[in-house]
Amino acid sequence: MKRTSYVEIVINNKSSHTNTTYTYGVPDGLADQISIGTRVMVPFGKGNRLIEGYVVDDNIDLAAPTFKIKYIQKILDEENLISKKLIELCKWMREEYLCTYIDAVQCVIPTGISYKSDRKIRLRDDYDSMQQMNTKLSDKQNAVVEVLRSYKHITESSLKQMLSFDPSSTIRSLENKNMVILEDHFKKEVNGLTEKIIRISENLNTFEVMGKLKKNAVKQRQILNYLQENGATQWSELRKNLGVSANLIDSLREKGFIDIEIIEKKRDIFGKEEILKDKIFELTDEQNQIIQEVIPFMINLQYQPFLIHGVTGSGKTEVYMQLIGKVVEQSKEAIVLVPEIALTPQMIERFRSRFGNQIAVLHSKLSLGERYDEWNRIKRGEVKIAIGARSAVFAPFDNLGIIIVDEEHEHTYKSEQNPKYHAVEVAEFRCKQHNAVLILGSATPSLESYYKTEKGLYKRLVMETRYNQNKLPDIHIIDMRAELLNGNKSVFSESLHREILKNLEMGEQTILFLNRRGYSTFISCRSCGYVAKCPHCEISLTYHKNNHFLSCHYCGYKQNPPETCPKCGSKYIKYFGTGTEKIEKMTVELFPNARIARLDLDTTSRKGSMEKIIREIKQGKVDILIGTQMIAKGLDFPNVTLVGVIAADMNLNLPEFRAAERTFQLITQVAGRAGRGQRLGRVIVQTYEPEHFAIQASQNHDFVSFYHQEMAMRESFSYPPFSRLVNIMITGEEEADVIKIANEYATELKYELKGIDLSVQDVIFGPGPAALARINQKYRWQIIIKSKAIDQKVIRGIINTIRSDILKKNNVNNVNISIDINPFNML
DNA sequence: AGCACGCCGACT
DNA sequence: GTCGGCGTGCTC
Repeated sequence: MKRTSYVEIVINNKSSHTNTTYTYGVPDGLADQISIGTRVMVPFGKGNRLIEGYVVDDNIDLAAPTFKIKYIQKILDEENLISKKLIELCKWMREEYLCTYIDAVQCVIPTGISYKSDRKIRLRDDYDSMQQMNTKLSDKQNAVVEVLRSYKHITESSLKQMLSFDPSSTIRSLENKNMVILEDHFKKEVNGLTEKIIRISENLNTFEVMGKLKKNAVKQRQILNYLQENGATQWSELRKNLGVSANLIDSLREKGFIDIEIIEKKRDIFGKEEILKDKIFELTDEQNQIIQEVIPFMINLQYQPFLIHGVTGSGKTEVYMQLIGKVVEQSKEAIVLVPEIALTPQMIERFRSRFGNQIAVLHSKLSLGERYDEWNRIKRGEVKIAIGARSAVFAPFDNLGIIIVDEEHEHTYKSEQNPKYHAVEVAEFRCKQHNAVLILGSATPSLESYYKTEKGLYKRLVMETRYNQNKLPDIHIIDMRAELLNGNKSVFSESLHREILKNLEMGEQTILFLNRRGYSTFISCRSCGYVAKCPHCEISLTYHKNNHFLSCHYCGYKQNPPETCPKCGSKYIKYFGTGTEKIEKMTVELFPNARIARLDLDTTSRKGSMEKIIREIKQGKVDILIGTQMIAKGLDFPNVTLVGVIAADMNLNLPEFRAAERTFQLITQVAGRAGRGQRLGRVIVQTYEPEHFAIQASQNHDFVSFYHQEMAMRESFSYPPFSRLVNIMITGEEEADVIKIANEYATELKYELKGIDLSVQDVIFGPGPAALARINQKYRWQIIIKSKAIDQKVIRGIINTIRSDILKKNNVNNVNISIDINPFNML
């Protein structure tokens, strides 16, 4: 006799209490269609309501179940939604990042395909006769019945919208009285785009049919005639040309005159724009060497990470493309990650012109439907290459040959939402699974990656020469303290001013970089010291002159600037600090004949505005471009010969251990925008701390010297890569609750870690208020664990257990505990 | 997250 | 008695 088989299922709801797997029975008829990665509907909870679930283990041995077995009700997709390897990845992420199962699963499927329950409700047909026996109803019940009287069917969610109270308990009481009927109904946000194709039924004698049709059936005749003449026709076309309604089509089908076929359509994310054929460049010796170094690993199907340390403009992209070419030749697949797709339109363009429609593009600017289509093209094997931002690392390929991470040091690869994964770590895991090659590329590698090359975990490949033997730009460091002593109070040093003038004369372009948008960074009262702060956050407000308002860059809050001090009533409100908007205004005043553009979040919020500005720069319609870090990455303007860094030390003194690294990276990246064409570029770096090693090293383009100095600092303070950090953030609107939970958590942590004798090498900081103590109405307390233990698993286990214990014990809905493993942002 | 169950006060 | 509000505990 056949034995029932059992599977483990993850339930799709967000509760931390259901962050586990549940054992379900597989009905005999479905056994061969259900395996790891299948998406199913299962009855769940006391009411046995249907809910979506994902099979994560199969062939479970259940000798003597201690609970009542329920059975899978339905399979949701024709093909397994998730591959076995990606389910493995989800399990790894859950342990690595301490996230829930379902958060991990959501990463590997497209957004919007989940089925959410939205039941339909209607009154019983014999409601009125029943009602006479059951006379009295409460006000709420009456309100619900009123609505149901005017609508035959209504979904739970629309009912909720129409009432001023939450009707769920009322619906339940009416159901218990047998007065309403509930029908299961599920909806999802995204569906494949479809089109109906209409054709005359096979073997239909049109002539005969026409005779049988009634005289007044004019429209029906028209349709049949049209189909007779034109053959199978799309419904949209038929409707447009004949102006016919859907009812008519339905009745013709019921009579058996026509057939309707539904085909899937793809949303076209590129429109009709032409793809120019890319020319394949002659490789330099350096590029060739690198490719020859990597290829053997691809051929031998051997997992190996590489770090390509290549100066800006050394032609890394060409290396990527050639390697991908090889992978595709082997009929394997490739993933390319870029920091932020909107900032790298030029790179996407190059990939498209080289590989054409073999590419799928995944990024956040696409609509849900477009993303769904691109995901499906990958899943079905219609494309071989996926290019995109962080989340593209989950592209559902089965046969990966290579993952490339461009600008691997970028912080955008670290997710700030749950699960707080790092795309490079995920890429490592996937490459190991597939015996694939991992390529990390950067001009300024992260310390962690470079450290791994020193340790032999990654192979290091170096590219030192720029294209056409272009030299790296000359970098001049200007001591702004000296400028001040010489009586120059302007934000432009004398030499920057002079060089800009020179560039204007020569007709060459200039970029001015300041990593802060807005006009003034804070406003303050001179008589009492009041500073305008966001009412929801512990942040000072930035003044935006163009729109004349103060705005909070953390929560988006906006208000008008006060005329007088709200605290003491004085008129002496002063505006301090400088943002890109102010730099723009000063540039206009200083260089009245120059054509000036600004590129930051404020000028690029509208769709297409960024592309427009970039086009104008390329066409030489802009002399001076002012921008935030948006301009630092990937942009290639050959006529830019001068870059001015207005305030290089702006982020140097943030309370963050990566501050120096970020500063070095940013200066180097921005400097790389200069001199990409024939002429030598110049960079002027203004700073109040010219002696800082991060700034000194950037002057000589000397990553290695920066690396050694920074590593010495990291080692003496035991910062990564010499330790591993965990940031536990406790947030909530009630400060007292937040503090209470934070204290409880820290006490437990200290006790437990001591218990396993890790206290010697592990240090717990806090609990205490975070550097940004309040954001969006929420108080923020944190605990930081700095650990040198080689095996982090025990520590993570403890962190996780304590969290679930605390959540269970306190039953807190108003306090959130968020755990960030290897955090990038600890403010 | 849902949902049931149990307890309690308010209201017929 | 019955409704509904709220806290508690469970979900294969």
